[in-house]
Amino acid sequence: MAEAVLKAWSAFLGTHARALRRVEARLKAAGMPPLEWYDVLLELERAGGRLRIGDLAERVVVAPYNMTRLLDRLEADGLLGRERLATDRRGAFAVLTAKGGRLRKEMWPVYEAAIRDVFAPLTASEAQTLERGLDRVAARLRAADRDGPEAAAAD
Amino acid sequence: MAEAVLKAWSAFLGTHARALRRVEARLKAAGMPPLEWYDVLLELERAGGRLRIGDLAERVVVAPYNMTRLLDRLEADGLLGRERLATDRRGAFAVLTAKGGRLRKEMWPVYEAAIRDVFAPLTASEAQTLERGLDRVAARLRAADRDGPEAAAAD
DNA sequence: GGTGTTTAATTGCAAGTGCAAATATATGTG
DNA sequence: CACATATATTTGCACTTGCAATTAAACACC
Repeated sequence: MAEAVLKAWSAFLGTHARALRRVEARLKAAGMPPLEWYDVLLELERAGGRLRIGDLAERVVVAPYNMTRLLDRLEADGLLGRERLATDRRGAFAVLTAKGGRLRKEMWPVYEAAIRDVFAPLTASEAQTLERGLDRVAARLRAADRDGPEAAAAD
Repeated sequence: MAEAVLKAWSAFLGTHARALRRVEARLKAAGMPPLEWYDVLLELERAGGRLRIGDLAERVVVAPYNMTRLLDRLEADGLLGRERLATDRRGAFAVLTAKGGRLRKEMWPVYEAAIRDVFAPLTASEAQTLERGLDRVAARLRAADRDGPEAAAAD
């Protein structure tokens, strides 16, 4: 377990667990809902306020059946609504409400401060390397998910 | 959301979710238990086969009450045992069994292949930067956890 | 030596998650 | 058109997690 990739993986996992734990704690301490809610609200906002449930699930990286239930909770809080679409009535949009937009804005300062605090030990250049490298990894994983998971193991 | 730290954070979260999902899928496809089991077994092995339950929880980054239940499952599978200690009978050791050691060894090749596959897009130098940076972050978080969580928000 | 405080581990219960099946609708083919 | 097949979302059920409370043993100190 001496090699760079393996050590990087181990640091990746360990740091993620600790970092998430702290960020969630900060949000909770500020009386805010979990991080996941923020992600959903943000993705909706980015998409202009409405997004197919499946797309949302893919972007937030949550299994579709869990997205259903996550949306149930947000909807119960009035942060978003659902709209069945007319053209294909199997599908539905999640639609951001004004309240949802407001909550997202309220959460951001707390979230941002937590991120900056947690990642404070990184230099700007490290942060950039991290971003680029991990984005490349994620892009490949996303592609593999699309082309069928088997194709991924291939090359 | 243009700044390096924030983009790095976002890549960090997104990549973690996708990467973990794939690694877990690979383990399951090979008929192996979840990643978490591996971590427990590995930490025990590293510690020479026995570790206080609280220490184990800290190393694996799991809340103590969840460690209790995680150990219940591993114990039910014969992968480890518990030993109440004589000097302080509140505390207990988790003790690796031969079967536990064997399982860990069996899991490793599958796990390693998955890691290498997922992190394949990283150059060695990126991997090293990642490892160093994230380890520094984790070290600070660990320290803050020890010194009481309030101290962390301080500086 | 008894009383109050701290610590390690566990547990009850409510909430969240994974998996496999169900529902409802669309699409393709003979 | 009828029928098998595919897609988007949801649901039932078992398992896992988070939180607050519990148990059990040590310490502290008067």
